[in-house]
Amino acid sequence: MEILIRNKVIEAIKVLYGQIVDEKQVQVQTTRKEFAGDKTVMVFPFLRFSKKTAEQTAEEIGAFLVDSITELSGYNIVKGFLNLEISNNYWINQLNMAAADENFGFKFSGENSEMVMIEYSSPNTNKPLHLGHIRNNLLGFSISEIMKANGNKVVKTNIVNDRGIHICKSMLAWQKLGQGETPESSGKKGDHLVGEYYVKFDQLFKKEIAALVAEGSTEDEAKEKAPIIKEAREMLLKWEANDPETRELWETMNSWVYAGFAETYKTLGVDFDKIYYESNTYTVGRDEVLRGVKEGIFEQMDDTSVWADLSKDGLDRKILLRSDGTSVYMTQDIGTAKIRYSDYPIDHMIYVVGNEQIYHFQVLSLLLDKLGYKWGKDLYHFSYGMVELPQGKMKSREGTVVDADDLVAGMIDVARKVSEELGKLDGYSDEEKERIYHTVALGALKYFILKVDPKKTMMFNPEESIDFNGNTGPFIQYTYARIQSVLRKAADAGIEIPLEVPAIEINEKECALIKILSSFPSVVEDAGQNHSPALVANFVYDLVKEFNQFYHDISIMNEPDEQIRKFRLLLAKTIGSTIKNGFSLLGIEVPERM
RNA sequence: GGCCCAAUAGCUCAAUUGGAUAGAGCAACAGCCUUCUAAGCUGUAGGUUUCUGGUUCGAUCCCAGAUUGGGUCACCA
Repeated sequence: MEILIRNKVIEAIKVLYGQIVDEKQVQVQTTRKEFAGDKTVMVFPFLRFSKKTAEQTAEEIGAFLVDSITELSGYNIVKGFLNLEISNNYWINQLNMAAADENFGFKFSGENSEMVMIEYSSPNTNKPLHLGHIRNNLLGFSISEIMKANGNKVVKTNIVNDRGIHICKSMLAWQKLGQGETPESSGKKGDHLVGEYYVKFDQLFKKEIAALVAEGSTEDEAKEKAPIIKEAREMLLKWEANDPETRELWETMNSWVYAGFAETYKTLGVDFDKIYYESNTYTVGRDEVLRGVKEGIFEQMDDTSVWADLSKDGLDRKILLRSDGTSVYMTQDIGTAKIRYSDYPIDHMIYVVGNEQIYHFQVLSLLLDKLGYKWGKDLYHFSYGMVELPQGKMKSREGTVVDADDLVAGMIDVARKVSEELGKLDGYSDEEKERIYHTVALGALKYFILKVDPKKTMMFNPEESIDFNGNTGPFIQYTYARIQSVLRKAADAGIEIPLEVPAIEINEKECALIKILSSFPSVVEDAGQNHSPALVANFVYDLVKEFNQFYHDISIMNEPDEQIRKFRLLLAKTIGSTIKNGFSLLGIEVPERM
């Protein structure tokens, strides 16, 4: 409709004022609520062609448009804004179209669709997932769904950082202090168990530093000299040299972590099509770096460490291989990228990684480009903002890190408590009830995080996140459940909801609902272009807010006029499925009752 | 210090990418359950969009500078 209006405005300018304007100069937007009309055309840019006042110009263009577009029923002009009124029939027709399409708003991929690979999650295997990872996982999953709904082939991928000095720290502490403790023997979740030893390493390390400083070393010297950090470095060397004992311990402890992660991923409802492990990709990266040295792209120092000099590109020098020959984060990212592009015909590569790594990805992109990969410059770093707590940043040292598993478990407890107080699930089995508590708790958490613009730093207030009233996931789920309740009532009464409805007179609220509903496809598109689940969240909220007013003011089942009753049922049903589809893009489920 | 990012109601967030009187939720106060689920709905109050300039018909949005906060500049990831 907007495109049609835009084209007709161009025509109007040509006929009326003999000027050619291009599409970009014609602004058509949804009319603000407080004014009559549906679409508003900005006439201000055309005043220099018409050489008349805004009112006169709007008048002339308005008359032209109503004449040439049958769906327009009239227009009005307020302070030079041309508001076009669209006929009732058009909106009924929009509803019928939305109702007829089970996947309204979604496009599907075909043979020629572009392939988007999305990397997200990418945990280190030395500690459990925390709140920051949750934002990452939820964004990554949601963006994947949004890209799918925009007709792309999507491959969700995870690069597990399963090797490196951090893992060795956990391993070393476990060797020294573990006394053979396992998840089975202790009853602890594997990732939490390994995380505990990572903390223990840090405690030992600090103690040694303090002792060395007391003996007269500087802090920096102490950090280099501490026996335990030397041991950790030796362990990394042994690991890279394939020492059997080291490898065995490494595999054992990683397997504990994977079992723990699998559980957390399942709870969060995220998954992957392809998982890469750094332990398999870092050698490819190392070979690439060495090739770079041979080809003169990188330089090797006397101590054998390898560096990239990016000062000509406005960046700094970056280390690629340590002097002891071991790899760094950048090394493996080069290898991983190369392997991915040979595994898949990737058109777009998206890295869902926090904004503290903006610089890292600038460098990565440049290095791959220098290594001769034409796609190097095309990598897209989807950089999202940090999650902060009311006390400030999360700091593991100060114990302010919010653990992912604890957080979810706590929210399920609250959901259970609230639901039991309301007592609306009587008659459900305990199993069904638990399912709903889980759905609601995760709905609250996911919506709370995803409704915020991903680029922005967000505040996570635990108290607000478990609020189920207002602009929250459970509020939207509740509205969905209400709609399903009405539909059940209609089914019980033997009322059949028609597949489409005839053009009848509808009231303002109903029309407002259809207007919001019909914008869903363009919202999905925008969300894809901007990589923003928040746009979908905001849309669903607007729709639901409007529906609840309608639901409150106007009865559906008690409407005496059968045609109107059926229209309202179809409207409610379509809104219900749009809520469900919209929420599916956020990875949030909806309950039939709650 | 160099570079990057942010700043909107007491708090958490929006604002159709430059449009009309800047909107929601929470918190506060006042109402609405013999009526399709009150996890809901209605109303009141709350703003110099951090500040100063600039660009133009028009700026929360673009530009410059300042202030404040955050990130990053590792043989960490």
